[in-house]
Amino acid sequence: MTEAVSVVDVAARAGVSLGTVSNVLNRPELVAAATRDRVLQAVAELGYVRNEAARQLRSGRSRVIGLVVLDVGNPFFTDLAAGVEDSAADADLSVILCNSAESLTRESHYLDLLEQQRAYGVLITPVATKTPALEAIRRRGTAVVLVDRGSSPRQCSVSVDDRVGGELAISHLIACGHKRLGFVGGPVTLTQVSDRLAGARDALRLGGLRPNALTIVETAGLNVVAGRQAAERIVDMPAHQRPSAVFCANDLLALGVLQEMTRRRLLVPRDIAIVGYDDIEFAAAAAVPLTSIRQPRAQLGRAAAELLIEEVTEPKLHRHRQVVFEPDLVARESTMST
Amino acid sequence: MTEAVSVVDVAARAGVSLGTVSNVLNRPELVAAATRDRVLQAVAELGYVRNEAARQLRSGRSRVIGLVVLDVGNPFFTDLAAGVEDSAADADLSVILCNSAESLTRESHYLDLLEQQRAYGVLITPVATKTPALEAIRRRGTAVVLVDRGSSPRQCSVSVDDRVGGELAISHLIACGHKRLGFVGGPVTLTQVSDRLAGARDALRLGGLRPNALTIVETAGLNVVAGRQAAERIVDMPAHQRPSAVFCANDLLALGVLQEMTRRRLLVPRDIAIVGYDDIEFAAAAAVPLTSIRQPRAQLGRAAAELLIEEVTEPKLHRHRQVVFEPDLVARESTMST
DNA sequence: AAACCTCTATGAAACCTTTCATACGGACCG
DNA sequence: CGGTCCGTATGAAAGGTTTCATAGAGGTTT
Repeated sequence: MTEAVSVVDVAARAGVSLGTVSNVLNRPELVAAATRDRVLQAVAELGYVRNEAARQLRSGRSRVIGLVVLDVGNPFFTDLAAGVEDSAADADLSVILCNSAESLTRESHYLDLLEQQRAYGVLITPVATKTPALEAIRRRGTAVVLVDRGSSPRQCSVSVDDRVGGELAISHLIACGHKRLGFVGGPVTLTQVSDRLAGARDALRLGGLRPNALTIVETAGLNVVAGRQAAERIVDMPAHQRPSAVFCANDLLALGVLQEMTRRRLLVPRDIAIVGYDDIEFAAAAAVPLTSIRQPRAQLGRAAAELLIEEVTEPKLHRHRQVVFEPDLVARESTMST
Repeated sequence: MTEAVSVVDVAARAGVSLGTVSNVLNRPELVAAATRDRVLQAVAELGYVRNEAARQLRSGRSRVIGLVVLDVGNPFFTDLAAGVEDSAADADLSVILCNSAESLTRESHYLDLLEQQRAYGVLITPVATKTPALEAIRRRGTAVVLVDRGSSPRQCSVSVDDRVGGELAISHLIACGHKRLGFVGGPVTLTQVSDRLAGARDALRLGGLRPNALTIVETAGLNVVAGRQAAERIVDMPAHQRPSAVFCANDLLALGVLQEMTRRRLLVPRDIAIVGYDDIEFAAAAAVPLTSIRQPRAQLGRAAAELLIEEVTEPKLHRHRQVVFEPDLVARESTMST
């Protein structure tokens, strides 16, 4: 329990002024080699650890990026986070991962926190389209990049074209011969959900099906439990109306649906085909390997971090950009009537 | 891009001194109601946001707990994190989640970071038994609680009895009639791994089997890919020597093993039975629902946070404690020859 | 020999809070 | 009416860092 070693102590030990110690730490090229060594030795002997709070107070901004995601339990977001960390580390920044758990309250709580910490910037997959808390933090000068979500040109964003993803999913099911389709997802306030649904409708039109060929099963969240509940509702529908294939707004939902279907003794894909979204690692390992829409997750994270860093380091030159990636369909057994 | 609003600006606007503003924010009961309202209004009008760096500089410690885990992609740790956040929120603390990814380098990088931030305390599942970086941070006065890992009485820890867990797994397999067993896990430097293995050996003895009835397949990590590789090695063993049941040190490994076995057209559990560890949500949703050892994950997280908070707030009274939870076996199809 | 550089090192100021001893009125007590 | 006490507000100090204008030493140029 040694007490607080500061630059002053180090300076005293090395027989220099505190300004010199600071120079050794931050711009070593300004200091003569001999002095530098003496200071470094003093640092080591005393076990000096720089105080980030003071440093940050002085410089105005911290070196920590806030990443606010909808669900840390979802591997999609942890893979995304890995990408963010990659790029952040290159710029000597750290990442703090915040889980909004799809709750507006938690989201704005974390935004407050990040603003109080004077975060370097914020990467966020927002819970709602219009978030007053998010607007406020931006207005007061914190850089924000939207992740997994398109935006107006007045703001940076990184996303995957969810509409195309939805279209891919439903086109694939139509190509497999399905005529009665279902969409499982929600809440529709999440743009990811509504865009995927919009894409699904596009595909319906292109495939020459009527809009009511798509039954919509709205869920309260995007997790395994919500998927199970949705599956119950589907199974309980009268047979002639029940879809023969469902497209789920993410893989966790799809896994939930699959689980419940299996429990109810329905065979996938014979009785019902399933397409998921995100292609998380577990999708391939499921009871019936899941057909899914793959997104370039880590790349998404890297791109987001890079946009943010550019916005902060070159505030004059920076032009807001909307980076959009394209998703792919990965076909597996859950839609293949082998 | 409003520039830096500080207490001074708020004070000026409200026509009071900066000390009063601080009091309104921290001990409102000391301030007359009328003054308080005036200050709060000024705060709102100017969009004042407290500067945590300055606050922390003054108070010496930040209000952020560092949680360093082996793998954020592993649902075990995200569930644990949820428990930590629970208890932290009650004490008005925040949690920053750091992913060591089983790398000593990354681990010590994060420890440096947390120490520089003067973190409230650190909760960590360390990569190795003896971590110099961890010793150093502790010595310099940061409270540390080991998570998912027992410890000497000189330090707080929260863990689940991995030895008992290993014993449960192997006893179950023996009870199912298996005589040639396998253990998949690694690196053995992780105490979780070596303890589970030790428990497995205990069960062997209790079950009256010879030590060489257990084939050990060491892996480089605890993830799905490592599991697939381990499965390849098992499948390639001569049939009379190949175990008829394997116990995997965690569920990700087990899922990997299951995946590869299925790909190689081996049936689980007929050709080979599998027991996992952690009982993550995906275990039940796997191709063949996994028998697994369940740990009280969220509870583990809550207990860890509470020990830490106690250690920090009551440094005099505090006695280091080692909290140990008991695991359960959850039997599913992967070991049931229905 | 004076003037001028360059290379190093210095120390004070600034960043924003919180805290603490102190001051100021007004009310109450003797 | 003087003295006390209480409720409230004040302002200075402290906390550790970075930065910047400045000083000093030693060498080079004119």
